[in-house]
Amino acid sequence: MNREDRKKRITRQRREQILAAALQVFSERGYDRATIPDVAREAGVAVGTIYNYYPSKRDLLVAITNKYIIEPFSNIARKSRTKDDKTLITRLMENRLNFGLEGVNKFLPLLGEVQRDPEIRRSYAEKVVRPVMAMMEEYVASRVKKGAFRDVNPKVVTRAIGGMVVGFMLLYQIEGENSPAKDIDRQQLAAELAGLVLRGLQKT
Amino acid sequence: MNREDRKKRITRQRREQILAAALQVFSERGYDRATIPDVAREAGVAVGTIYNYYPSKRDLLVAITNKYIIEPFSNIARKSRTKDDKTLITRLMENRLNFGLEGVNKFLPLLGEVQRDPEIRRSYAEKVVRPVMAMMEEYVASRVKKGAFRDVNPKVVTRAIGGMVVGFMLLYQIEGENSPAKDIDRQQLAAELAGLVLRGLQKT
Amino acid sequence: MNREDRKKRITRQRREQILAAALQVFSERGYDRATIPDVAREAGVAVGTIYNYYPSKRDLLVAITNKYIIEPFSNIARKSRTKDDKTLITRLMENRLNFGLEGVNKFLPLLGEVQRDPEIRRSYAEKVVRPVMAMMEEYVASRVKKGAFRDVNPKVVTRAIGGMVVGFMLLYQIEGENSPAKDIDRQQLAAELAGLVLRGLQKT
Amino acid sequence: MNREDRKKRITRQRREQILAAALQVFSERGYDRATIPDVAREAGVAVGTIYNYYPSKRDLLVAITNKYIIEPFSNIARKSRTKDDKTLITRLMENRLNFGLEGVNKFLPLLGEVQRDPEIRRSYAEKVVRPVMAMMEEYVASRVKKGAFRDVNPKVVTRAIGGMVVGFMLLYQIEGENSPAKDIDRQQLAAELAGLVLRGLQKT
DNA sequence: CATGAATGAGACTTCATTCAT
DNA sequence: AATGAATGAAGTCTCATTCAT
Repeated sequence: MNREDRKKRITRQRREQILAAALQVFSERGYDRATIPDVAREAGVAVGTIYNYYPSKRDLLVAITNKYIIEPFSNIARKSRTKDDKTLITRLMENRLNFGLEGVNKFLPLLGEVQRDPEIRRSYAEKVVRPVMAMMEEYVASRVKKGAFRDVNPKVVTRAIGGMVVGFMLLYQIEGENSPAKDIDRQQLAAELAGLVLRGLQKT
Repeated sequence: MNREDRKKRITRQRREQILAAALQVFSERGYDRATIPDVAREAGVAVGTIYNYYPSKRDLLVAITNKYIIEPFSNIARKSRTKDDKTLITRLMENRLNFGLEGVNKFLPLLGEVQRDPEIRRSYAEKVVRPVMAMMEEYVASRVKKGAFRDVNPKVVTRAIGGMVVGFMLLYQIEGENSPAKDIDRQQLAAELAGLVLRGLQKT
Repeated sequence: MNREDRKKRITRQRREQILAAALQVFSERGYDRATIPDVAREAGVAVGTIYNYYPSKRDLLVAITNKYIIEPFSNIARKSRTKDDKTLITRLMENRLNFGLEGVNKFLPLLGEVQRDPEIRRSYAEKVVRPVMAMMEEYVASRVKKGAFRDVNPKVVTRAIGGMVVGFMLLYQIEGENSPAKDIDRQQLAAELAGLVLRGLQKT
Repeated sequence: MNREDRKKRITRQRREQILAAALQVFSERGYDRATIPDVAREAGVAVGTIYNYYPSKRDLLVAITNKYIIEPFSNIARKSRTKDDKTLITRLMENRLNFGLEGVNKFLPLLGEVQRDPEIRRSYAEKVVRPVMAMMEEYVASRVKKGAFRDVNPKVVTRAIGGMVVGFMLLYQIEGENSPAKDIDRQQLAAELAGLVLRGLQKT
């Protein structure tokens, strides 16, 4: 039915509108300090309306985590192959940095809350960290086997590299306006990080 | 006076006892969800007693940041020199990992709160991040000049390395019991990370 | 819109209902000893509801002062003229006594609080005491000029007369059940006070 | 014993020192907002010391009322006679105004608290208001009988006159710096008030 | 479905009072 | 007798959630 469809569409839009507002407000003020009236104001709807779409404040957090943190990673595994190491890693860095340095203000502030809720945390660990790590581990291991990389511990270097990207963004966030990364071209940053990692891994 | 001295000592102990309890509780439940009665229970004192030592909940957070996060770093600059690169960096990694992987449960959860309070954040950026980064930058730059390291951008690789350590701990925290780092010797971890960084930096 | 109007009306009623309850409770127990739960109980609403209408306890006091003390006086200046002195002053006494002896239980207990809050106090001095005094001064001065009253200091006798009315009510309040004024007709009281003042002022 | 005596004296001094501090602090901040630590600071003693002399905060209020409000009036009855009306009333006004306008800052703020405590209030009504009123009533009645005063109702005019003095001070307190009474000689004030009352009472 | 006033549990904080030193 | 740290009851205020319109 056309009528039904329109309704569905409007409903979906409302859900997104509210979720985006919640992401914004939760990031700015932190989950606990953010209030539902805040979210309602940001979304331009009434308080009660929010509860028509999400049964509780926590559900907003869960939905945010799913939509903005977990989902974007779920298809990262189905990505580029067949490139040489340098291209691959540089692209990856670029991709992640672009995503992260833009969104760092929005997502990093939420990490704390995500950690604190055991269920969300587990979901995050299982659906994001584990598969990404597994994919990278597998890649590193294969390169080691082929003799392209040194005989490193794939589990460890994988976490070191992943950590480097996350930690770099974290420092960027902490240093704020004073971060030297503010003045450097994104591609150049990616190249520098990729070079560091690549040479760190490659056989001499 | 002996009497006076004893009093002073007891007072100092109480302050520490309360601060330790607050660190514990804030880490477990997050600053916002932690309640003063929680802290009081943990410290084994009455609610009112806390307010005899710290005028507000926020003051507890400030005091924690100063004592447990900022102070420990203030004398990190006065540290090991005169070692060769490998020893130096390995030691540094070992040191930081030991500190971090132990305390990760306590300090990482606080990072979010620290970020949210503009005053604490500035203090942290100025007193911890900036001097540590400056020290490392200087070191990297000098090694580059001497031709021992490649011609990297010291500001960037410094933040990459610092970020790697922090991010590694973050992932460790997220993966919890499932972290592969749980089963690996601390020294070996440090060696692996140091190797990655060192080879990433060194001229081939 | 009819809907909107009804809402507005209900909202206004609620505000008044809460304010009346606050006046009652503040008078009975004094501002500091009165609790918001007390006011809520008296108003028949929940504690939180009060804060939907008045952002703080002090705002309740300010609103009470404005509505019940300052406003009633703001149009007292636009009052009876063209009467002979005796009628005028007797009427005035009657009016004030009627107002005061009824409401003395409610308003006098608040005077202390009003005095204690510098902002409210200033507002009260400027909007009530000053204009009333000015009006009376002008009246007395004109009668003196016309030779109807003795050559008194208008500023002083004005305050003496005003003070007499207030002080009379204060004593009435202090003596409580034992006050002899309890058994005397209101008009007679007014006549007695008016006579005292009038003869005190008139040329012999 | 000399030792005992000295002790007694010191003890009495301490009691007074604490009471004076309490009067000061209670007047400034109001009974409810004043804290025992405030009083202790003002008195220059420790909190605990106060409780060695007065078993509770309320006892301080009772003691203040007795010492500074009730006692001063208890011997007012044993006062001047044998003067002519004008001298008598002018003296009385002068006396009360001197007492009141000086101490108005200290005692008026306490009236509210005094009213609120039923026991103190009764004590005040019985020991101050009633005897003073009785004395004045008797005086007025006798002058009426003698034909010196008009045929007024002694109970009423007595309260009017007493109220005038109290109310005059109250207005003085409310107007603060702006009070015109600030710039007028105390004797002149007394004369003006006395004249008003006297002529109000006397037969023409 | 949208609205937003009402609700009340729960948080931070104050301070009168106690008591060991 | 003096001290002041410890105590916890009680007060103000916030805000997630409900529900009548």
